[in-house]
Amino acid sequence: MPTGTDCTSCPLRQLALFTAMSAEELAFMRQFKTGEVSLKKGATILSQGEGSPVLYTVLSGLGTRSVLLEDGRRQVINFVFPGDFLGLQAGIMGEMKHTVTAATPMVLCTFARSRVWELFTRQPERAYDLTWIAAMEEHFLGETVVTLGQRDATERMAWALVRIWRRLSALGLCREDRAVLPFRQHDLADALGLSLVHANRVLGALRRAGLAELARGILRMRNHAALSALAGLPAEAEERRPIL
Amino acid sequence: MPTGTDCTSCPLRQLALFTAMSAEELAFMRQFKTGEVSLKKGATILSQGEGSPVLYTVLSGLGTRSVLLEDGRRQVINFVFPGDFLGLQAGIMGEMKHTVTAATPMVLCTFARSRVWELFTRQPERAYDLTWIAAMEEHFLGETVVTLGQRDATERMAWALVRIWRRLSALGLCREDRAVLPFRQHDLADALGLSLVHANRVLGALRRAGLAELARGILRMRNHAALSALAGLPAEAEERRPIL
DNA sequence: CGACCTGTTGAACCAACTCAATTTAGGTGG
DNA sequence: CCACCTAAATTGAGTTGGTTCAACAGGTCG
Repeated sequence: MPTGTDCTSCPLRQLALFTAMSAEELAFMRQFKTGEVSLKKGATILSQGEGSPVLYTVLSGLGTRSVLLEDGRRQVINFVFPGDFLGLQAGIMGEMKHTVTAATPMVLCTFARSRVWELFTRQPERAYDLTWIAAMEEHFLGETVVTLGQRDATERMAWALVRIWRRLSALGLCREDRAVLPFRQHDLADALGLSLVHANRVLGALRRAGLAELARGILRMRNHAALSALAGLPAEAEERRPIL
Repeated sequence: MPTGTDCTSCPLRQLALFTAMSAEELAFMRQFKTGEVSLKKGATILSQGEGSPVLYTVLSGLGTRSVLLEDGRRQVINFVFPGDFLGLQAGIMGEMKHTVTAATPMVLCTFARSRVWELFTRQPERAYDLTWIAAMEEHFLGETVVTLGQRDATERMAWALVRIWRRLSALGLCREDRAVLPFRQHDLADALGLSLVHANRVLGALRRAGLAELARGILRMRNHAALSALAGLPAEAEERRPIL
């Protein structure tokens, strides 16, 4: 019997953001899950260039996926939220192409990589979910490419804040117009391909424009509609997604 | 019996770039395949915002995946080569988030979207391949994000040319140091987040530096090693990938 | 208290952009 | 075969969004 949360009573699964599972499906996941790990803020979960015998689903906490270049430049590929699946690259392709780091304390469910094939043979629904997850990640990365390639600094920042806000909101991690956000301006800058200095100036401009502000680890969303428009994002809800 | 190429004697499958299938697996694919379509240069294969009852594998020809913004800006997400699978987003998530366009005449194998689930229940190997493909696309898009976020115009162009060259090379579409390339400077610019004018200047600089040149639809790779170094790409061969 | 991390602001600089004009290469029809 | 037309490529000149360098302020922690 795995330690920690029982899949059957997993609080994440209750959220409307995630697709539901039948009782049998949950039973399978419960025996598929091998345990839980708790990580300190700043811990490395998966390392660029290495494989991993274990895959994860985030139960709580936030993190980053990033790539470190030879010369020290860093690109944050995207941010990691509860419900995200970690290690698909290592699980399927054998090696991680980026590093996953905890930005807060995190709790992760663990699965054995060696049993992934079992999903495909015994639980096609879960295999389908895995593909869904990969296709969805692909979509989000495509949106990121569009943002980095075509939008200016202000639009990029607006896009990042809205994407983060909507996700946190769907996870019930916002109170009124506030959310705790562990990411530093440095992280946002590295995610958006901006210098730290410029990211700071852009955030200042958004604050003065009454759109959003980020201070002392708290994000305040002042005008979600206007910020979304600036970001070029339609006003739609977060799409429902599978969770493993 | 499907029209056109029989999977058993598919010329693409012979290439070392693609993983092989057993005779039975090929037999399944043959009956899974519903036919072929030939497209003229410039044709739209899949449209942003729409679903598609049919999915494709590229048999021959090149194309682009791109996103068009409200204001006319365009981002080329990536380029499409023979062996690529098209429509996974529509197949899994119901709607394409980008447009796929033929840059040359193309021939595509077709599959019925309605039978994708069959893959998961009856051919777990193929389902695994699908996930592999999605994970690999995710990886490449991650690399694109890194390139757009952190690299300057010259490095970006070097990266694009090397990526394209290696792929064409693995497909046997290069002769000596040459390859036919249908993409316009405009396409490269849109893929790299550069203005057309600047893309042109950067290409001129690469040509004068004796690294690579692009003229009249022909790419000449003059110094692959130096260009790869500039692009920040290690000198490794194209990884083997599944093909459906 | 000092060290350090995060955030802020000013000033100078430069990579890349825009605007604009010109050349080259194909393609078409007379 | 040439005249014309259009798409693609090229080059120059001026502008700007974003960078770098540098200094400084506030908080937190050992």
